[in-house]
Amino acid sequence: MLKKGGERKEVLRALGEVFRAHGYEGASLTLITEATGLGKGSLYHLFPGGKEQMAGEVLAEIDGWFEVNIYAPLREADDPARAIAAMIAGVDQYFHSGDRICLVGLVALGAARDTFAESVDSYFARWQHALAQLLRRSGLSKSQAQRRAEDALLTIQGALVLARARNDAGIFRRALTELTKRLLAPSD
Amino acid sequence: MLKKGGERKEVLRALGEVFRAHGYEGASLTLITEATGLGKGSLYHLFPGGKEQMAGEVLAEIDGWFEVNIYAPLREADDPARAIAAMIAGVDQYFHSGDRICLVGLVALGAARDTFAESVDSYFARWQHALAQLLRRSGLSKSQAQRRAEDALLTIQGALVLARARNDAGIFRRALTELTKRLLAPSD
DNA sequence: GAGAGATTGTACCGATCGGTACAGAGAGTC
DNA sequence: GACTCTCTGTACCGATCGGTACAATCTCTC
Repeated sequence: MLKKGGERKEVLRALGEVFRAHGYEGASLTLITEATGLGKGSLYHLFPGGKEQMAGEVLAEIDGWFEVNIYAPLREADDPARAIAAMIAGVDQYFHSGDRICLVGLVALGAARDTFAESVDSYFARWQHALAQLLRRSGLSKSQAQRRAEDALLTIQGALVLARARNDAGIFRRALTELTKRLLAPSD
Repeated sequence: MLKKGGERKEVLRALGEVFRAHGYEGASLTLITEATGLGKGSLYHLFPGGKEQMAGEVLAEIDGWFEVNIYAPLREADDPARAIAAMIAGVDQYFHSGDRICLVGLVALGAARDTFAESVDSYFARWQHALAQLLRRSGLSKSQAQRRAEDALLTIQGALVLARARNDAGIFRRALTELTKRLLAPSD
């Protein structure tokens, strides 16, 4: 039955939801077998490295999604307004308008941070870089562009945290609207 | 030896750091005994409700600190610029300029969210309300004030997440500076 | 359909989990 | 110094943790 990639992706998706819901340490093997429908035998056959490999691959999968759907379009765009609107739309879609959490952020806050430090840093660094480059092309200075890109990332993370904390997805939507305006504002 | 309050505070402080470092589920009794220097006997004598009570009291302690040092000054202030500067300074101090995490945010993201939902919501709601009231007094409309207060909270949370993720406390400091400007900007 | 290799369920491992029981130490009172 | 009540160290509980071992099963190839 040689995993053709499609099945493994499906398992990774389920794994992602478990990690999102319970964190890295909270995602027990029992929860994982329930969420994936796979017994321990299959799980350790698929991921000989255990939980750490599972989480690592989930993070890589997320990274890949953002690379394709967010970073690359940002890099290739020539119309800043359209590119930013597309990024915001992509982010809104990915995070289910605030109902879904950012697993990368969650891992960053947890005790497992050090284990996945490189993935976590790279995820944000590449995002910031791609966005800053676009902003530069739109006429901002290098430092301005970097600062605004940083602001964008932190706004998204903060909005996800606050939306979750207050159980109000509207916070996320409002933050994205406001963020779009800030990103497109003239140099100050 | 009747805990005179002072000692319990000291224990709560240590507990807070354990929860911050390992999350609610990750903070094992072993870690807790090490961090507090208290055996299980003492721990369960002090907190018959176990881990849940410990975390609950830690959250209440944090809430109390913000009530006294952040919310109340905000409510009583008449000079918005000074009050906002004081709030930012207090936040910077509390979070050790970005080295320390927000336990309330961490709990909100984790599986224990539901257990402490009320504390978490109240912490942010009262902060937002106190800040929005101040902004109203400075001339902003009700919705403007609420929106800006929401932006402030989310910026702080996001900055903490991103600073941790990228291991760069500068992110937090820059965000606070920028936030001060945004809060004090004329109505837009 | 026999053989090979991939895949799986189940039993099991030692360690650790949160929590309880309780005897005894410690401190204050008379 | 005996009594009382607070406090604490230790042993122990059943459950669950992440992980391993392995025989049985499935699927494909020839």
